[in-house]
Amino acid sequence: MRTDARRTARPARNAGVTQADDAGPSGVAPRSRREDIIEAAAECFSVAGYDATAMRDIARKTGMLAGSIYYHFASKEEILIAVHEEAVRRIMNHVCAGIDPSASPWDRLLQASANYAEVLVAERKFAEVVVTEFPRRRDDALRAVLVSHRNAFEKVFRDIVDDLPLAPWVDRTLWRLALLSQLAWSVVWYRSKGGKTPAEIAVHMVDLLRRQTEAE
Amino acid sequence: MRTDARRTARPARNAGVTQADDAGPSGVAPRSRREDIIEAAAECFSVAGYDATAMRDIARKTGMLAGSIYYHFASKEEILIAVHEEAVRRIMNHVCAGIDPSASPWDRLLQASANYAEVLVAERKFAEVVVTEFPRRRDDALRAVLVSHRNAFEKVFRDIVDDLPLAPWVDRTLWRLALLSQLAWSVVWYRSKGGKTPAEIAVHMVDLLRRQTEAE
Amino acid sequence: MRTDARRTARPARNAGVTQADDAGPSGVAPRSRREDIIEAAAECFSVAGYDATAMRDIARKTGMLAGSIYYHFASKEEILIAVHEEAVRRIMNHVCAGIDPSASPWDRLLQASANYAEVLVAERKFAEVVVTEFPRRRDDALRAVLVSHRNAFEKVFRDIVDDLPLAPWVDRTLWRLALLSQLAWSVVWYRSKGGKTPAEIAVHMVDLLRRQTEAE
Amino acid sequence: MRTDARRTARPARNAGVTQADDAGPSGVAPRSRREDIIEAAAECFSVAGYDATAMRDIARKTGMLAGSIYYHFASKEEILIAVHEEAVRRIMNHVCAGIDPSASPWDRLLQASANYAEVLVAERKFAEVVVTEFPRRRDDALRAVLVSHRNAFEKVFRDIVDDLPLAPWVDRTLWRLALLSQLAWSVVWYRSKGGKTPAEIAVHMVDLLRRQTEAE
DNA sequence: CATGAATGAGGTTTCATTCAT
DNA sequence: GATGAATGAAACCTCATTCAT
Repeated sequence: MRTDARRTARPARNAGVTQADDAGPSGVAPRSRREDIIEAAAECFSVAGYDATAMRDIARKTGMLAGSIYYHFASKEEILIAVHEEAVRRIMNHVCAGIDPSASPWDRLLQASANYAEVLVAERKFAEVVVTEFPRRRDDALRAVLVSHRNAFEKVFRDIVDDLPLAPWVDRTLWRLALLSQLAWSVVWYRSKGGKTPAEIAVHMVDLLRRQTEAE
Repeated sequence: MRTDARRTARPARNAGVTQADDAGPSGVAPRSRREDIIEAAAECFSVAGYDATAMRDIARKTGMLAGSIYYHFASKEEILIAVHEEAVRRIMNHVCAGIDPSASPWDRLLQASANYAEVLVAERKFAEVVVTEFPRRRDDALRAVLVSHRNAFEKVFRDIVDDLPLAPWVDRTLWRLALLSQLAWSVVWYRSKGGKTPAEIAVHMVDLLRRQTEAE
Repeated sequence: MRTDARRTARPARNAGVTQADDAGPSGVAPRSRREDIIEAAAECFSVAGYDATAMRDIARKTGMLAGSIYYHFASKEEILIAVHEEAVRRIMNHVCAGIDPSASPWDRLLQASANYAEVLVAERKFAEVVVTEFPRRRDDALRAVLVSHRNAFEKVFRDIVDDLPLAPWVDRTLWRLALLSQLAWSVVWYRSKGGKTPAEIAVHMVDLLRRQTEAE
Repeated sequence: MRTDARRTARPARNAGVTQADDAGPSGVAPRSRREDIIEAAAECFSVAGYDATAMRDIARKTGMLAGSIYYHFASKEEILIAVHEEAVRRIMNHVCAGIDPSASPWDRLLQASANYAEVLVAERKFAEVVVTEFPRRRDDALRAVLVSHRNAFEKVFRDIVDDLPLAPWVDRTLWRLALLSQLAWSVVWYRSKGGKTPAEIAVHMVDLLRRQTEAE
């Protein structure tokens, strides 16, 4: 039979790993614990996958114990959701940056694609979660949440592609998927392979699809 | 993160060895228990992923108990290896079927690509394992085994691509990867979407890359 | 079973000490935080049981956080003690109210029983804790505290029963237990069942026992 | 990142606690593991309560590890259900034993009550679970199961009470509850108190209720 | 007084694996 | 070949408790 009285007075020691980054006057916002956890989880998920990542792994990376994470997140799944959300946010931010709304559709697409390729590499940790964890999750409720995140992102490209002067026979959904697939795949396979920057690869890929399908 | 150090370098038992099913005079090969397990595992892996698949899941699908599997396989990992091997074998068989060695490189590529797209859909269970499980496995010993399977498959395309009359500036490795990526991606996303058959999509994709990079 | 050995004999702090609420001139006693907690805990304990109640549950009901409770109570167990004490106090207050010390023993018993039945229903939250939590606690130190509370209450009935003119063969302890058991049980089972008020049921039950055992 | 290969060849040692009771020719059926677990759980639940009982407690009592229990039961709650079912079965068996269907209703009630009081004491471990765990469980699905067990038992008494020649004003449901409450309570409180056997107490209680309410 | 954050023990459960039968 | 039973490590999660602010 158990008693629940706590036994020993445990001093709340911050066990060595002082996450000291109280930015000070430099202006860099001190990352909250929640953000620390999301960052650590993204890294774990991208390296080992969601299933193979233990709460302890995430905790260790943030200098806490597994149980402590539950103060910030209700479950492991909620962390996945948060990571996925953050990933989409980062990708979107980067993709949309510096796009001139008054530019031609093709120029906007080129810019967005280059941005996308760049962020896929720059934020590979987060990007891989979106690319590789999402398709596997079968739980309906979870899936609905992830899809809702993803829709925000896809809309950016859908809007641009809808504006493109493509030949009438082109299935724009498939066309968009083909482009995004190629770009996304580069995250998984691209390992500083070859001399091209992500942006250059992106331009290349858009070009490929453009010549074929542009309306005359 | 759980350390992945393989304790014993297990040589990929049976790797490359074709499990000769003694079909007998009837002609119809009675599937051995081993093959049943591989089939069941492929399905589980493709639906839930390797990590989320329990031995019990595989066992249930074959009508046995979890413990019984160990008569046929030494470990769960060996099942993954066997599934991966079988997947590559099936893909290869289909990809190479009906290719005329004396045809032009472009024709051979078209044929191989169409075959590839088809088998990715026809054998989705196995194909998904190759496409989605392989990149995640970080364990060196295991990875080496999977890579060795995959090399056999990639050689088919490498050989053809090497024969293609491409412009001198083209990185053939990247070119090949771009093609295979697009095709592979279709497994994950293709859900009888649009009216095109897998083969038609493949022809389309090859065409795209061809016009751009063919030597004059 | 979790061993229940109390590490430190904690004297039941405040046991018996009436927490004088300084009502001030307004006359309406503002319920102190301590009383809020006791009230909330009683409700939780009665609904889910002591073991299944988390500090957080109690805290939420009072609009604080779990940690804040520890300013008012040293441990969860101390809350149980306080709830139990308060429960017995409320029951006693009600049971003794309006009993004429100069009335006949039977009349006093009837009055006390009716009062008891009433308070069991009126203060069900507290009553259930006494009725259902007490018998389960095996820890000796804790049990001693709870028993000491309870003795005060039992004395009321013991005194009355001792005055009753019962036949000499009657075991007065058993007789009292039978009566109290029936009454207490009604808390657990009584759900506005039937048309009788708690007081009517009490009268009925006393009557049953009376006819049988009254000395001639 | 985890690997799941098991490290050490663990000999399946039965760790000292050999539950050797292979009855042999004596004819005593060797209790199955499932029955062992139910027995052990009943004891734990009756002593500490369901919530305060850890799977490890039950396991230790049967000489296994906590995880091993899950081969026999899917969850802790299923154990509670099984214990409750077994408890009701034992009680019913004892209550119904030796009742002459052709006897008068009052005789049948006397017999059943005496049997009931006896089994409550003889099988206190199981009886306490029914008496004290049942009323607390709020989960609807679980509650429905427990109620269904209990109904079988209550029917025995309901049938007898329905046959009794009681005064027309008597609420038979309440009457039955009063009797059963008194009897059940004796399990919790009865500690070889006084010189009466359980059966004698039961007869006494029935008698009390009888004189009052019997139709003339 | 209260909060926010953390601790660490321990809870239930899962699961790859073993092995006698 | 297969089963039944068990193991034990490790997973996710809960919770009483502490303490600086």
